[in-house]
Amino acid sequence: MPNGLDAAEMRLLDPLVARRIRMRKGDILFRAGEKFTALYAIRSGSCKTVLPGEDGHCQVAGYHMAGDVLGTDGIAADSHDCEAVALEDMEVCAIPFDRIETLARQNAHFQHSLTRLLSKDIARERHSMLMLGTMQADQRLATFLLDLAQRYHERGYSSVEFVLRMTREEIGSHLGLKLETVSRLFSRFHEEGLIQVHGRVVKVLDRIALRKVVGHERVESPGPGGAIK
Amino acid sequence: MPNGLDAAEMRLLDPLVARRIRMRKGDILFRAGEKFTALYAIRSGSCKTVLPGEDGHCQVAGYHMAGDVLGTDGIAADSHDCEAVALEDMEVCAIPFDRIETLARQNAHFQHSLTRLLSKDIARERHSMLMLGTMQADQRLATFLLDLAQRYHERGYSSVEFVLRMTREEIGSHLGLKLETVSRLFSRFHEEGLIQVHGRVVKVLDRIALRKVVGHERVESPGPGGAIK
DNA sequence: CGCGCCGTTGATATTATTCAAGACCAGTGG
DNA sequence: CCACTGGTCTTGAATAATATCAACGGCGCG
Repeated sequence: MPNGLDAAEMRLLDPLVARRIRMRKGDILFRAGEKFTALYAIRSGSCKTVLPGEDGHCQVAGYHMAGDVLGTDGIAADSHDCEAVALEDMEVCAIPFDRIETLARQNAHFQHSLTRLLSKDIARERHSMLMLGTMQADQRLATFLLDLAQRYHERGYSSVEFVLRMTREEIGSHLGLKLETVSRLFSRFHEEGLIQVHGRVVKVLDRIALRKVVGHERVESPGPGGAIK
Repeated sequence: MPNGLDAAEMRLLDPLVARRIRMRKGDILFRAGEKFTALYAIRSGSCKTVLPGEDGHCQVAGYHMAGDVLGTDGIAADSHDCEAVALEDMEVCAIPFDRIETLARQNAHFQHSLTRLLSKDIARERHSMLMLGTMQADQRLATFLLDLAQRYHERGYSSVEFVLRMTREEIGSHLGLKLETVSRLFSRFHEEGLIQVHGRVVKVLDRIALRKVVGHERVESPGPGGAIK
């Protein structure tokens, strides 16, 4: 399992699973505001998490696939602050959180894995923040594609050719861009020979160049440095 | 304590504190890449966390004050992924993480508080993401000011008048804006009678109007909706 | 005093959004 | 089978938002 838990921990976790949930494309695993009771491990398929703004505006907070664990945002307020929606048919395990906590108290190694899982989410969100805060549109899309490729690779799928499960609008929302901008960038990357795009099928032709797009910021601007003295 | 831990838990935590650290403005509590060993509770003062991009670009990831707990990002990789820099003289408690985990195994209530603390960080980062991804410059600054006011209020300080401890550049970095844009917005809010600004001293004159700035997005655009069917 | 950051403001450039039109594609019903 | 339909995607032109460049004022500190 690529995300957080190792094989031994998965075995420990197995008896805790309360139920397996089968979902069809578009089904909702949990809604924002719903009471938090369990974490959800994705067995197959993929989904998005959508964060509702106070005024009706929404943003796609993340894209999740097999092996990922969902619902960690709900622990603090005891209610979920985002909504999880299946992007394709999906199978999910619900693991009641009280059982997880009990197990964590009994098994130090598992406990550490749990905190690591949460911490990983923090780091991931941070990374998204950095992307949204400092990168331009093309850098964001390149980052997104490389991240996807990486995650498919970790799961044993091709990191070169894959199918996007999100619409241009959803990708845009995730990256803080409008769907037209995303579309234009796909076209540009295609023209420049970085990728090949047919609708939602993407083939990475030049991974190195994609990385260069990410890194090749306007050279100046050292950013707000560290120490003052 | 406004952030995560209640009085009883603080008492529990007290004997775990390995050392108290006094810091002067500009001092660094921990650096990115440094080995993770402890969480840090701020007793007084404030600091920023700075996230270094791969290419030398940096972003201010957060602003932290008395009662906040720092360092949660480091658990996953066992090394910090950001740098904490004092914005003024500061007093901090270092609490070795292995002791925290031990205590969590012994005390279910404390354990839950710990996971809640981590989850809270996740939610906070999410909120920042939403801000950076969907809001315009003026909405971001208004959000920032209201958040500050709220946090000062929680700590027993005035939520109306307070001193910014960050430069315009640091604020801009945190909000994904350039310092000039931040400066202009301060001026605009001032002109519009929302706030009063003298350098870093800010007085909130019309909290309601500030909220309206945050909420008053361009009316259309329902955002990427939930279920498909 | 004078130097170095910090902050403000204006003019200009750039980037991304908005508005608009049409193409593509899959599913549906005649 | 084909026309129709709704959703998605692409592309262009105009516009708005923000960044960039540049100049200057102010404040604190040595």
